[in-house]
Amino acid sequence: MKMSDRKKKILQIVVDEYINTAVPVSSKSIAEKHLTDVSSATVRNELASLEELGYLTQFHTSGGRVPSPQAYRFYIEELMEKGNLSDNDLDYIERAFSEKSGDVEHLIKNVSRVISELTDYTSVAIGPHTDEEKIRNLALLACGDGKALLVIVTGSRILRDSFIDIPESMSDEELSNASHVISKLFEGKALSEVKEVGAEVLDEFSQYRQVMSEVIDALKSYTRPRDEDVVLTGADKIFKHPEYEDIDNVKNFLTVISSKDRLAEIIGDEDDEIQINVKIGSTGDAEVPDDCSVVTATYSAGGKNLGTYGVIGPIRMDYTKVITVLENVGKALEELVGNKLKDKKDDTKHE
Amino acid sequence: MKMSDRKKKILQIVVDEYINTAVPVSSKSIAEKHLTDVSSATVRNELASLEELGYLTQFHTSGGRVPSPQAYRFYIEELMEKGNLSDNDLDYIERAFSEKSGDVEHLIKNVSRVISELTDYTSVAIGPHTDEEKIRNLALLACGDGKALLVIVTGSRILRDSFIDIPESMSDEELSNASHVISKLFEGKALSEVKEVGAEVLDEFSQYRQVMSEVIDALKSYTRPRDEDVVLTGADKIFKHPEYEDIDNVKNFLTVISSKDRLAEIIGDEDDEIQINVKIGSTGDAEVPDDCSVVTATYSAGGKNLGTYGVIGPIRMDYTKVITVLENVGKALEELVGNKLKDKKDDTKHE
DNA sequence: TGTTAGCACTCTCTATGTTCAAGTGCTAAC
DNA sequence: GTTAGCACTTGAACATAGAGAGTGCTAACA
Repeated sequence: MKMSDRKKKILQIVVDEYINTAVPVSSKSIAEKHLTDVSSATVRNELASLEELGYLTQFHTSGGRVPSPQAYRFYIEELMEKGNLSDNDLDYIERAFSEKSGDVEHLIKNVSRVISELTDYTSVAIGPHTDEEKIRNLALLACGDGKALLVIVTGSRILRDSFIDIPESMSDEELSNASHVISKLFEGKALSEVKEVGAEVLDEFSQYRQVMSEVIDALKSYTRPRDEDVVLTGADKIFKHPEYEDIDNVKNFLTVISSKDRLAEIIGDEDDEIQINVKIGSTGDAEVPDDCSVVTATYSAGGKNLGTYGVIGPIRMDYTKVITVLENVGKALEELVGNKLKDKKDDTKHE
Repeated sequence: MKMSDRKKKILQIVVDEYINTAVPVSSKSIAEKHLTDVSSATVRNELASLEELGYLTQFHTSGGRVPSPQAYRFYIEELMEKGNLSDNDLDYIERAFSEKSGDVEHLIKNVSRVISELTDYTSVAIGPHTDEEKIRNLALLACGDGKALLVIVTGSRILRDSFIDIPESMSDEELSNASHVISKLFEGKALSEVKEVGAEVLDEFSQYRQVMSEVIDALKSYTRPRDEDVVLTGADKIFKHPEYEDIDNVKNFLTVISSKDRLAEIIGDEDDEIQINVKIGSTGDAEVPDDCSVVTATYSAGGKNLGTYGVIGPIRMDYTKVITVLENVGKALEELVGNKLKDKKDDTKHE
């Protein structure tokens, strides 16, 4: 059976209406409010056919129709109309990003907060993959007790740190020296390149062999996100949506968001090529729970990955609003970081 | 009216029974199961009198009695019997703390996880107050762009970091020098002492005046906890308890735990002298929601504050179990950190 | 004076039945 | 292909009745 234009139109009406009202849509309301040139009986026939095609379901015979996950996917692909943000919302974004941004961690939190506030959904964010980040600076700080703190600063000011073991006999001076040597060695290298540091380098710096190998191990572990890299904002926003009057849905939701690992999997495993990614219900490949949708955007500016941001909420999500917000925040972010990059270039020129 | 021994006994039975079953307790069940030498009518009289004293309430006339917050407080003060952990639980604690502990952040997470697992409640933890921590090491790392990363390592390996502005003209060498000078200056000082660094010191190091003052500002901000210092574990554990079949309770709970600031206030504002602290329902002074209890313990070892740990859950909480777990975890922690301190002393001796 | 048996009373919970409105599917006519 | 009309299904809302649980009160008892 083919999807006639009228079928598409009706499907769009059903999805729009259901997203707005959370009430199953009846043939009568469609015929009266949106398709005044045909009768409800005609709509009824079309609805029955859309149901057969898998786009609609009903809870019970006299309950009106509700879109299936398949319908939402179709809606996003073909039916959805691009929205615009209100002036209020645009202002809000501008103001949020006008302050001195500070480091990336603050930026991530800020972006996540803005997205949650504007969409009224729970926002999840994860910082950029650190694989390709270039090491800008590296230091070893003595902590006593045979331990040292390894601190790394990378290009986009991502900071990672961890404790490593050092020989107890090593003095503060020696550590400081080692720190300098190792820093010089890795400066400008990407984290992913560290893996390829061979034994010959270790030999070359035989004096610091043990420390060096500890450092390399630590650097290697930096490729996967830490708990702290996953930011969750506005968990209580779910109560703004009627599906979470049902305790089972809340249970499900809270269980998912209470594990940062799971969150990272849900929003982190996408292709970097895709700008906006929508996962609706259980898609087989994803870990998204049956009754949830996740919409994420991966931002980048000046060739630099800036992390993945998105919302998690009920399948009946206001996709238009969410996607519009994500796009606008993306633009603002690009501008912000873009300007910063430009400033920097100017600085270089002046030197 | 005085509290006779029998009243106390009956109150204890009611609280114990209600904690275990979550079902209002009837005079009949008390007389049959626990006080076989008197009739249910007698118990009924006592219950009525306990209700008049404010210890018991009933949802409706034929619903049995339920302890009031006042009853729980009295129970904890006077009636509760100390419990013992099962061998399983003790094993669990031992295993959890046997691994190489790494830094304090990991330790906090670990402790929080153990507490949540053993009690089946949501655990909240907050790291030690950093005020009195002595600065062990301090470094400034260039990030380019007129920014530098300030990293602090303190005595118990608490790590703090933040970005500060530096003069654009400052070279890496100069920064490195400044870093050394400032590090030497503050080494061994407590964070709280930094506040008292006067202008004369700034003048003395006039060369690094701007950087120094930025560093001091940053250090001053370290006294209040960051979001990352508040650890929440096992939020989904609440669904193990029947009070959270009620959506309103869940709403309340989720709203509280979704703000780290509020959590920090709830568990962080207690007197350091008190080892175990119980807040039941709204006590006026506390921000604990009406229908929640918070039990916390502040740990320390070798004179060192190790942070505050606890659980948040329904008022009908298994206080015996929770307090027993907190005490045992405290002991294990003390042993762990105590041994570490001892090792360190031994090392010093060998030198 | 404290304890007890007995009983009326209150309240919840469950099952049951009834009615109402909403929405559909189907059929026959256009 | 479209439509009007109608029978059918279902859930929601409401009233009713009976069972069960637990209490408070009273009067009798030790």
